[in-house]
Amino acid sequence: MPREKNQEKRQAFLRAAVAEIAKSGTETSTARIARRAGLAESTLFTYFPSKSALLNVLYIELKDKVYQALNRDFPADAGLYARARHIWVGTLAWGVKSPNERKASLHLHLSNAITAATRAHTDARSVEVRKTMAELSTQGIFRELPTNFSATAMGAMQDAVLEEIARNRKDQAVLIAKGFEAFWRMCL
Amino acid sequence: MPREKNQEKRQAFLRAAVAEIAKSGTETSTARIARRAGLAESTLFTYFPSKSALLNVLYIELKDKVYQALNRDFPADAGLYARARHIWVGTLAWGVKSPNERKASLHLHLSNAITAATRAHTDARSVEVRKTMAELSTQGIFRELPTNFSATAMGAMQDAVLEEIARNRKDQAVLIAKGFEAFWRMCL
Amino acid sequence: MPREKNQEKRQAFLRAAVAEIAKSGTETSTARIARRAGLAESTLFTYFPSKSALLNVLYIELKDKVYQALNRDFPADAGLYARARHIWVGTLAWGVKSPNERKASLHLHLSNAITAATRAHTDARSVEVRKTMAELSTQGIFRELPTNFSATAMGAMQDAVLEEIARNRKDQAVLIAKGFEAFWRMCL
Amino acid sequence: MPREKNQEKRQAFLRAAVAEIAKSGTETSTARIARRAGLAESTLFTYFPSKSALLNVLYIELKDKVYQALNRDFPADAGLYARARHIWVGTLAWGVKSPNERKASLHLHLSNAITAATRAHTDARSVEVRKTMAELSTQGIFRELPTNFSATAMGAMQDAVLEEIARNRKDQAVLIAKGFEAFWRMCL
DNA sequence: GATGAATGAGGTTTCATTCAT
DNA sequence: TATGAATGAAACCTCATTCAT
Repeated sequence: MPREKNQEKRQAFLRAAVAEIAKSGTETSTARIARRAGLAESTLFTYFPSKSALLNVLYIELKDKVYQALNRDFPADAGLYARARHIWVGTLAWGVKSPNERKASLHLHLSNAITAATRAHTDARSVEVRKTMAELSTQGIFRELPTNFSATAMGAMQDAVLEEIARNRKDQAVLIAKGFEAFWRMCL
Repeated sequence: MPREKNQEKRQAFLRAAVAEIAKSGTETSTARIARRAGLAESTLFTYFPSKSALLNVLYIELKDKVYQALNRDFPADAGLYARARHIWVGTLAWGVKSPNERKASLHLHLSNAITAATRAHTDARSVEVRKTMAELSTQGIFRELPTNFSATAMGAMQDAVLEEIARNRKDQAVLIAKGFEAFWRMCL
Repeated sequence: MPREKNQEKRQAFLRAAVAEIAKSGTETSTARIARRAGLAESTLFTYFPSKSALLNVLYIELKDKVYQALNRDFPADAGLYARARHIWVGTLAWGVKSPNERKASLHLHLSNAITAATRAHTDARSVEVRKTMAELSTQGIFRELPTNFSATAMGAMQDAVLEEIARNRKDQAVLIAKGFEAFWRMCL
Repeated sequence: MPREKNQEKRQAFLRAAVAEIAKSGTETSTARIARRAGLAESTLFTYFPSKSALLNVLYIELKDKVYQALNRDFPADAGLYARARHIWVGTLAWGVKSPNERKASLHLHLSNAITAATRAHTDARSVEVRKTMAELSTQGIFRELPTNFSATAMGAMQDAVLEEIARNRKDQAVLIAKGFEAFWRMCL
């Protein structure tokens, strides 16, 4: 099984897809993805049975990368504030470092090509994170809102921070810190 | 006066476009839009010179509807809390009543087909709203964050509320009220 | 029968067709012809049963105008030189005065839309001219070439003169005169 | 080496285009060209990026073929009569042998799809011919007419000869020879 | 008689995918 | 395995023509 070589080209397609989807959305063509990957369009279909499959694989890989990073040094025994802050900082660090991956991830999230199975798969990687978010839901105003609300709100606030960072490159660390303070204020 | 009929079909295309774009994004085809409108595809082009023109017209009509509702009874002389709450409640009322229009609006907002002129046009309708959001930016933690942050954050929080409402149809009024409380907490 | 009014609009369509065909060829659209005529596209079809019919009518009218002008003061009793020169000068005068009509006429001549019947009709108007051309065919080198050759050659030479005039607006009279001298040289 | 097959299909498209354009002009559809070539319409676009590109390539190939034939045994050191006769005979030989190519070439020459760059390219191939035609312009009656006139007149006269040949298949050689005599008479 | 509205047919081009090599 | 070649389906859009008013 010549896995090694395979993986290189496979990754080339995935990397190219990230760049193209970030630029033009999921409706970008397989031709453009292959061209950017420096490979033939038909070769794409030896690694992925269809464009839709490529999209789903990519979605999973992108989500996995974030959750692996968050899980690696997750302070499972620390207090709620520390754990929430870990999630906040880790997610934003990824968003700042890999703006294209984040953009592509958002495009994929909205795409009809992403199946329910794919969405479910991603949930499996986010156990620790979800546990913390559930705990957040018992705090302050969140007690009176549905369980998922805290997670949704945090994601939304992170989007706001990233949008600001994209617009205003300086003081990323400050924006991230102040943003978390604003978020945490809701939990008190 | 063939105006009446004219407008009817035109509206049929716009309504069909809302539904299709909400379902499949702006890359949906003119064929599908026309089919849903119950008219021939070529007829679409007697009402709109191009698909792009249809998208821009639709974007303006959707945005206008929201801002007209917000402006109609805007409490311009009331305190900041009242004005912010007006915007929060008004926007969410529209989002709840017209989920497809909101989804379509979000898709359109991201589309490359929407021109700068179209975006500028909608800015003109949102003067009062933008004034209030600017004032919010001078409050609490927002003082230490960029000017646009309060508006971005409010939009993000509203997304969270609407997502919750979509998942859990009951108690919309409560969700909206509690959601604003959570948001306002950030401003103190 | 409200002929008068009819004729006005009919002529408007024909005039517009001349201009559009001169500019863009016979594949120009009925929409563009009608727009230039200042009338509705569908009105065109109350005057002509089809686009093809319009083209054929126009071809006949254009050819008739030339031959009527040539026939009006045709020096039927003069010598061959005078008659040939009359044809030469008359045709070129029209070509110079009505460049669009000439261009349209050339486009129509090549079009598959022009029927054999239409082409035959035109022949009927050109009796005098053809008689003179036949006589030319008995002169000099033409004697050893097919009967039609003299006419074809004259048309070709006129095209050359008109092309020159189009390129070089001055000295039209000289170009026309010298051109005929060149042509006549062949007949000696 | 998949070149062989490549070129075959490419030539099939070009040959089909010649036939269709000769019959119906440059407004013929890519569907008809492909059908005549015995290939799928979409395949056409793997050989030519657009219909316009196909037209330009075809124009260049047709013109090149003529000029290459003329240049191959061009009697550059012979007298003016011999050189003019070489051009006359060579051009007509091609016109007689390839009537469709000639018709297509004429259609292409008038088409708006042919770019200035394409026209410039063909000028480069016609240096020897243009030099001879310029010299012709200093002879006889041509001295008193614009520089381009001799070339335009020769082209026009050749049209006349070819029209005759098309009508009357016999005695091509005689028609060509006598036709040149008629033309040459103008130069004396 | 004149027209706005409507449309089926057809235009060029792009796309995801298959297949032979 | 990797790919050039091929293609049916579908994209957006234009056109000549019909029809109700």
